[in-house]
Amino acid sequence: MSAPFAAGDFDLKATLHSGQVFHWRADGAGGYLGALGGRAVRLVQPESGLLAATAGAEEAARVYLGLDHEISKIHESFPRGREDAILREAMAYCPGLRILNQPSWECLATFITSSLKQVAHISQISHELRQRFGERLEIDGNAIYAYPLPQAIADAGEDALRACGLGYRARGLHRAALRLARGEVDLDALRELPDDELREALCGFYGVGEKIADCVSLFGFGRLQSFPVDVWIERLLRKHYGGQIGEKAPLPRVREFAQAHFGRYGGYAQQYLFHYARLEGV
DNA sequence: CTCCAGGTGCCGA
DNA sequence: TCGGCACATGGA
Repeated sequence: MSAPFAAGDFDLKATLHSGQVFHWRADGAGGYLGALGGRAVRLVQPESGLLAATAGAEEAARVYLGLDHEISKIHESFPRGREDAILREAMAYCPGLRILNQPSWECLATFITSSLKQVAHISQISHELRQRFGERLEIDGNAIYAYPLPQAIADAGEDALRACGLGYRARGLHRAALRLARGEVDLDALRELPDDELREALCGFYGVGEKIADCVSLFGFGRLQSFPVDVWIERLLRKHYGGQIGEKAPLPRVREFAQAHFGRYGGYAQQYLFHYARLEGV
């Protein structure tokens, strides 16, 4: 392991369990095992404000975990109205929650498999796919599986994917893998696009709509203004911002409100609210 | 058994 | 543009 380095305003456990990523495993010694940039990595938070990683993976871990994000600046950008009391509660509930910088393919693929699924089951599917089709890595005698490359998912075929518990999502995952494996789309090239064009490109994948596109641009493309509206967030917004949104406003209107209201770092606001709503049922 | 899950695609009005 | 409905699967 590396020497512990500074990681202020950061909670490893909360971040890895926040529904952004689904494969990190507690190792029983206070650490987490997972795959990062094609290698097995262990992460551990020896005490508040510090983080240690497998030697040589410190920089990759720092980037992946969003430790570069300027939290105080992000918090200052949030709206401070009377109706935003819910946001302040949510912020206090999960200090140290970070938005991850995930590999784009892994993020896109995982969220294609997430539609209408509970977090626990998304995790189950992720592990199944990794173990069946991903590269086997090893750390401290533990097997860790990297997320399968597009070619591996493409070669597996839709039926084999379905057998991993994917249900109707198998088609979307397989089609996305085919497009990437054939070079029809280059996710790295999408990084250069402005937000609205990136969103449009992501929605071009079968099985990717507004919500998943927002998750992928937030967790996989570093677009921190992206504000995914899922069932939890929609309920919360209608309850606490109903006056501004309007009683019978359709979902697209709720999205527009949230995007405009929470601003430049809306993704962080969304993540605090999501975490709070999901764990506390607000 | 029934209900719901970090939704999307497709249909008809 | 919108409202409704089917879609696979598994946990509560």
